[in-house]
Amino acid sequence: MTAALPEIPRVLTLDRIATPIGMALVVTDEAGVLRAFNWTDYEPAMRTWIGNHYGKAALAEGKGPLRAAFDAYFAGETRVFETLAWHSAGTPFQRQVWAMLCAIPAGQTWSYAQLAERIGRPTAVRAVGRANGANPVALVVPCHRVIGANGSLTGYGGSLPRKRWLLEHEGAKFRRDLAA
Amino acid sequence: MTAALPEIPRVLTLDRIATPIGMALVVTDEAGVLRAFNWTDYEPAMRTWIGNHYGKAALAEGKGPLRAAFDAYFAGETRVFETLAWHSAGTPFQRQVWAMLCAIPAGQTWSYAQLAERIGRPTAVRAVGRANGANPVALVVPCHRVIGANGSLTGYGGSLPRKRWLLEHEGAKFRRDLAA
DNA sequence: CCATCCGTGTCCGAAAACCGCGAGACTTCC
DNA sequence: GGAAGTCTCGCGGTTTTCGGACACGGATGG
Repeated sequence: MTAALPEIPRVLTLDRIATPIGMALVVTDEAGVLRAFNWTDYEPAMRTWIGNHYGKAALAEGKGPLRAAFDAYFAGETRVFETLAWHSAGTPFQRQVWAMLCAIPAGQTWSYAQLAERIGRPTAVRAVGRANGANPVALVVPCHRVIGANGSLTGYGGSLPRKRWLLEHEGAKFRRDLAA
Repeated sequence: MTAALPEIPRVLTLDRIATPIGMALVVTDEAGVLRAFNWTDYEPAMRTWIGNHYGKAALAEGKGPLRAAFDAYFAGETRVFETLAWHSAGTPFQRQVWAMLCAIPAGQTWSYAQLAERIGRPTAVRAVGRANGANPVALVVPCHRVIGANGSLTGYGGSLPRKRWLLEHEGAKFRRDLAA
């Protein structure tokens, strides 16, 4: 008599927050839980992604509940995201990677190999990179804290200059001569 | 801080009900909603299917809440399933087909082409047959009421003799000379 | 009337391509 | 020598692509 659909939020709020490295896009659900984060440069891609994952959920522009947290982060309180609620669907492997990312403290960096080691898949180094890039709640789940084994920044979905800025902001060490 | 999994039932109940055409397997969830139906001949396949769709949900044998309904059906009340709650995931196309199947009254039959027409895809005749065969709650969603355009029974996942018996039991007309 | 042939739409499984890497072998410059 | 750059190859999860299979039907041609 019925046929179920995966439970999806009915309404999502899209907030635009100015930061030193560009306008941020912050998407939250009715409960105020973070569902997506990105930069305006990639707004079309993010909208596509939301469409794929949350279907016809209305994406309403407006002030969201997470402004204070993001403002605080950029003002120097680099640990505010540790207690922020976020939510995202993904494959078991991706979820493992994302969960482990949260174990990297602000101001530190891990290599992709270290991360792979920590989740018990020492050889799945490249797969970790891929999962890292698929992180829908960047910044809050700190994928920018993973860099190459030789200290270079390697890659970042939000552009390398931003990755560099974030790591400097958090006081992390890396090879600046290799940073893009 | 969290990452969601699709909501799946924790416990499923498997009941075995004797019928004039063999032992039936009836699987219900905690709410008593029908999740799967099949015949013991195909028990291994059904178990595999349940594993794929509901993961590690424990499948406990025992009396289920739908015994009365099935007994009534086989006793001649061929319309009891019209008000029975069922539930199944599937592609949008499959869900369309299954929903439309429920529009066929007991005692009547449609051709695959008629069904395709009714869902607005007049040329998707063969695809309808495929979706029909993928119906996880056979009998209750009456896939057996769809027969060939020339009146022959064509096919049925639960074996053609059963399809024939069911249609006769419901008083439907079809070409007996072509029935397997 | 019956046998054959083909057009058709969807789904599934296999295979290949794709990468936000790293280790090792070589070259280059001091 | 050796530190650092370049190249090559293996790595593994995910995504994409592709080829067949099939619960049909209509058009043919005997």
